[in-house]
Amino acid sequence: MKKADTEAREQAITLLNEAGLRPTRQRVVLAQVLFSNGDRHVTAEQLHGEAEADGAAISLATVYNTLHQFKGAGLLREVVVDSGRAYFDTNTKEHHHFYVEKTGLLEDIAGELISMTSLPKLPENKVVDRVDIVIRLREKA
Amino acid sequence: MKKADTEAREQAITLLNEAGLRPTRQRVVLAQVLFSNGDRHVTAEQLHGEAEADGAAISLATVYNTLHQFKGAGLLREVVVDSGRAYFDTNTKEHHHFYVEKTGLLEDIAGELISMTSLPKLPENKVVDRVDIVIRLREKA
DNA sequence: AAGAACTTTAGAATGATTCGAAAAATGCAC
DNA sequence: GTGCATTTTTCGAATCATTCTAAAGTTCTT
Ligand SMILES: [Mn+2]
Ligand SMILES: [Mn+2]
Ligand SMILES: [Zn+2]
Ligand SMILES: [Zn+2]
Repeated sequence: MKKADTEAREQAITLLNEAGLRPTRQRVVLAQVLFSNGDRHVTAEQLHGEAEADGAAISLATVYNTLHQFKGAGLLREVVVDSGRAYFDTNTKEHHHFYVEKTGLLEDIAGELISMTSLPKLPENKVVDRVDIVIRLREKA
Repeated sequence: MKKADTEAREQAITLLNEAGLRPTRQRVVLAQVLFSNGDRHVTAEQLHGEAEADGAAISLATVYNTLHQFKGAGLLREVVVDSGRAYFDTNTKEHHHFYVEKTGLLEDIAGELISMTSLPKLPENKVVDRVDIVIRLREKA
């Protein structure tokens, strides 16, 4: 076990403690995979695969549970770009996305790079929870 | 059978002909339900229910087939606001959406009401297919 | 009417996600 | 530390939306 691993592990544990989540074996592994490599977008299936590749046996049900708990704790957000598969995003700052349907490529657009001129009037008794902009791309002709 | 029904039916048939789709019994019914009541957003399940309520027995598989055909012909577009359920939109003009997750409410925002200040630079060899803006709302505190 | 092409259909299959209930791990009180 | 209450994990079954398959039915052209 290298020093770097131990460090990442401790960071993951700190993160979980601060979020009020018990640092169980599987949560620590998933937090490590998710948060020690910069911003990323993953599906449950992908994350499960990575944890497995890391030598950690975690059930897919636990991966789903954990993703939802992390989301609830504000460590992750969900990105909706495809009806049929849920992406989770480690970047919780305000930002938007490029999406290439054919390849599944999902890439961040910094929040400041886009802004809207005006907001239309909202339906009665509602407030804005969040504005999601998805720029759908395709291969250049 | 009233005159209005006959008229809506003929319009539906014309629409299908112009789109190069054979006006089969089930396509005519679905086109009528979809296009003779102003802009709307439906799921396959909803549309199937409405057709049934109209006295037309159509299999759910056919509803799915038809929605995809209509989409392919440019009569419908798909709106992605929820990973898990596909919405089809009879409004094919450029526009955006308000979405209330809790209730499933999906409402149009006219295209002109929103505009972006600038577009960030795109990934290599890609062009914009479409820009989708979803303003997610929740009940006012 | 006949044949070719296209469409519908039921039901099985798939894929993503959730559920239920039992087993395991964890945190606290003694 | 031990014991107990609480939380978490896990497997497998269940669910839900959607797609597939192959057979049966319809439509269009001649
Ligand atoms: Mn979810
Ligand atoms: Mn689709
Ligand atoms: Zn992102
Ligand atoms: Zn719309």
